[in-house]
Amino acid sequence: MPSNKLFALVDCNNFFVSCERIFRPELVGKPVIVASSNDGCAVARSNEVKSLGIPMGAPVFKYKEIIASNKIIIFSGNFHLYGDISRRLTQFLSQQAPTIEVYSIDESFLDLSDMVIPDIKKWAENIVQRIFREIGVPVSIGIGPTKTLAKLASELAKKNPNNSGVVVTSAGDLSLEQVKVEDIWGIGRMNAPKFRVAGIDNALDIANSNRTKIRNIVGSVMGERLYLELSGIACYSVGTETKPQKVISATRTFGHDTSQAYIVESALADLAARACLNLRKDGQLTERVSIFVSSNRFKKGYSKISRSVRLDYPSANSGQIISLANNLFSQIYNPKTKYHRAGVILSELSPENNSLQVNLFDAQASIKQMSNNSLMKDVDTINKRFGRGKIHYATQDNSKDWLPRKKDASPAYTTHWEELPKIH
DNA sequence: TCTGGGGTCCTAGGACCC
DNA sequence: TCTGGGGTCCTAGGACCC
Repeated sequence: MPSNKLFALVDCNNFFVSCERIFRPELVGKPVIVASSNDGCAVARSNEVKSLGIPMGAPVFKYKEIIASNKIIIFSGNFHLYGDISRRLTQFLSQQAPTIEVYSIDESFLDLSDMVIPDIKKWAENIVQRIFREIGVPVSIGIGPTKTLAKLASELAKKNPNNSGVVVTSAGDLSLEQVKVEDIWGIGRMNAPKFRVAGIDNALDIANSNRTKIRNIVGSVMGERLYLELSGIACYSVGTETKPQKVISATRTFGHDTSQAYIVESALADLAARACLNLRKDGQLTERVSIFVSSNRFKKGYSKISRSVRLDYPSANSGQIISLANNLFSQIYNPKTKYHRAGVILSELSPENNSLQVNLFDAQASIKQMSNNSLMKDVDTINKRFGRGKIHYATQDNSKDWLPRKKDASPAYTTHWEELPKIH
């Protein structure tokens, strides 16, 4: 049964690289990489870099020679900048369709089902051009009767530079033969070989197979949905409302390994404060605090240890959560371990405005909680005005030795006037 | 010497209850 | 010697995403 739905996926091309190029237009056409924290991995690559065979997530140090001989430019990730550009794009897209779902920092789904658009391809091409003109980043748009087909269409749009950045697809479209199983949304590293063994090589093969077979290959109901979506039957809709997050975490690989407890404590304090800030921004409270610490997973004797604790009442108080995090660490600290990475994970979240009734029988705790929350609001206001981290907890200051390395950061173009390029 | 960070959903299996 | 069965809740781990 054909679906009468229509979805668009707007997907930025090489998003982080494109963001850097807005402010450094001379880098268009040159090979550019944006690196992860610690300048460890390539998390975004320009087309020039892709065609040199450097894969997504490649450890930068392993490609030193190719990088040098091709004069590849490397940026340390400037994720605030990318978030800012992303928000501008979201704002623009919200004006183009009644229903939009921000799927990730560089992708949004639009529900076009109820719109009257005479020429869908022309309409999308116009959007591609306007985004490039008004925001400065190149995008591809895929359109189809299900989200999965729209997603595959956007892949096809990116692959072929002749199609003006837009591909419109439908179920049974022969071009789906070009999308190999490992490139399909929802099929990952573990499942792709299973499809190959079963003689299923591309998206069209899946649509021509059957529900049970695909379900069995994937091993869960996700397989069934994949089959249906590729056959043109929509299982997913465009989720408009931003659902509250279920988990909020902050994790980091250290700039240098360490066995010193006070350095790890400082890192955990900073990560806890970071997670708590995001928790408050999301308007939520947590009831479970977990930490983990680990050695280098690429070295012999790798170990990762975690501990967690349940709170007596929901909280978003940085001071309280920092001290809980460090308390958990003291239970597992081993002076012989070379710590390489740490993280703080907040779970069992609830909206802050639901929480007061929790302490009906413990008035004292309620009052303390309320005064803590208002303290945190003041801290956030001051930090927002005078710069992140202006007010912080003493433990965060014990050491900065764990901070990730960031060799090639670009300036904060969109948040600091003084870092904008000089205009002559 | 150097390998990211932040999420979601699904399933199996154990604990517990009646 | 014989030793139920079904439901629910919770958690850990796997797989996937960008």
